[in-house]
Amino acid sequence: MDNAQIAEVLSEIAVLLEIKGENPFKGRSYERAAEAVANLAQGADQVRAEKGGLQALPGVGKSIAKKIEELLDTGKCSYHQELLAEIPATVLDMLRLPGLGPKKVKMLTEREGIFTVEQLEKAARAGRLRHLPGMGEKTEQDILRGIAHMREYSKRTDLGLAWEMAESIMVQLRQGAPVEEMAAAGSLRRMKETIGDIDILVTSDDPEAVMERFVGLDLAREVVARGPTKSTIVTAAGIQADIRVMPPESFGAALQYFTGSKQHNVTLRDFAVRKKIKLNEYGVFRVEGDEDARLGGRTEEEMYAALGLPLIPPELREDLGEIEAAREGRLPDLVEAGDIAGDLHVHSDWSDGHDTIEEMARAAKDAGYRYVAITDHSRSQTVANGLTVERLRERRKEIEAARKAVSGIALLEGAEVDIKRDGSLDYPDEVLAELDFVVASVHSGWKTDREAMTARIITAMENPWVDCIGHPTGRLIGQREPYEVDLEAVFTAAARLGVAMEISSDPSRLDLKDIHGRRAKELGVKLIVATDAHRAGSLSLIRFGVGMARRGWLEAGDVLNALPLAKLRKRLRRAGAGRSGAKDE
DNA sequence: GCCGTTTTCGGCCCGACTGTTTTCAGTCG
Repeated sequence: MDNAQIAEVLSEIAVLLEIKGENPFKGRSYERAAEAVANLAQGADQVRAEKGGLQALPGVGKSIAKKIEELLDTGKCSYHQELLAEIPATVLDMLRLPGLGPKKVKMLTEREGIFTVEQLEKAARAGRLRHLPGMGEKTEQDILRGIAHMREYSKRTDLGLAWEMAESIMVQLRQGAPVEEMAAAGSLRRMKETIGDIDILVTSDDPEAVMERFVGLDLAREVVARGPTKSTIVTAAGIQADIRVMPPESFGAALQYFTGSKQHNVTLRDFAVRKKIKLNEYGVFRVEGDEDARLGGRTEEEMYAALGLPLIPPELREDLGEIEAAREGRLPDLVEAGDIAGDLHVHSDWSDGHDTIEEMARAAKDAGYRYVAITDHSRSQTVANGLTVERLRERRKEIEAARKAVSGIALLEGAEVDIKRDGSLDYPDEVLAELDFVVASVHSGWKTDREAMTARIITAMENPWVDCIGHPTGRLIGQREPYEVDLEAVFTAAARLGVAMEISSDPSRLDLKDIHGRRAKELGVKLIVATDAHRAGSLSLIRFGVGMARRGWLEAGDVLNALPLAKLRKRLRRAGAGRSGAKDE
């Protein structure tokens, strides 16, 4: 049973306990444990074996550790089963509807015998809910709208789409309303791989005008709520967007508060309480009798400074040790977009890219890069117009022409080479040796079992001309699960062999993801942040890969393509292969 | 159920909004 499945069970237990009306802190404990497991880079079984038990995890005590062990050993948890015998799993779907929490759901099951979303929909349509305590006609309408929305957009939005939407909203707000400071908060600011909704914070001396403009935006398909300082819309793409207008002296406090994550804020407040300090969205205060003394709130720095902490970058705010690190002065100096010196994974129209080599080179130069590697597909990728050895060598002439045409940027001759089922590569070694840079990727045989896939990738890495493994888990967010692979073994081999791991910046990939990047670093692996761009305009996607790298606590020194070209060349795997002509041990 | 630079017992983040009420519970972020 993998971490995601374990976390799912723990999280369900938490919700079931809430519906049962148990001690709310008990439910929270399960929720916290679920997050701890979900955020592990290693398998829970490995943690059990290596760290002397699961209680090593934060928020996991004796009781929850036993339940996780039961899940690992039997694939089931008897406590979970018992709870589900009392409360059917279909009830949990109702809880996902906005406006319905554990209390109301409990009442619906007990008083009306409603156990499914379908039954709930029927009851709402028939007007049978309005007589219940705390409910009315409006509640019925909200429930029906919520059900319709849930059916249409069950998934979270990918980071790229949400980013575009937020930019668009902010540009239009600036044009049509007296906006002073403005920022997107929430999971978007933390660069999470998927986004639930967009949170925008604004300061203005005319909040009413800002609200008016916001709910009147062309892309607002529905106005969910409209208040004097807070409103919510659903945009044309089905993404919910919230706006809040704050007084300037509270902007930093609100930004901190609404950036989250929820768990980061809970832990931060807990830390604050011990210091007799209170945080809320209006500021930070010293608790003194009846009158609290205000310590700040205009900037986020003031919020953290009042606790004696340096500013914690948004991407780290997941309650994964960042508060402790801040306290001890060991926050990482995170890699920034400006550190990236070149893109090492882009395609041209020689394979399945849209633009010519020269166009890609110019775009890379305009992006401020000092080098770019053209990595077209290898011959097995016939659907992607992969290059035969002959065409690969022919392409060299065009690369040389582009080098002459575009000055001020180094053009590396590269390839994205398929890793075949047996772990061999799609070009012979002597061809690979002619290139400046090789990224090796799995593009076929997804269903291979874990052991075989792990061996396949490690075999590929043993080829001395492989510099980097591309999108190492093969996932497509919301579309395709990652293939089964033992990343721990892959990273260990990569560290030993000196092969880099890619962090693909494409919002549909983001592969490696945050926690895996962090684990790779811990095991001594270097990363390459690249876009896999298939057109010039996609070079800007690098911001998402950098976001993922930052979420993985990576510094510029962990990222090979933050190096200037001469140093990069020395650090690439092939530098060693070229000298010794032999494989590493 | 978890946890301890106030604690092995007694706490566990905090405020706004909504819809329903007529002083507030539930939900949300």
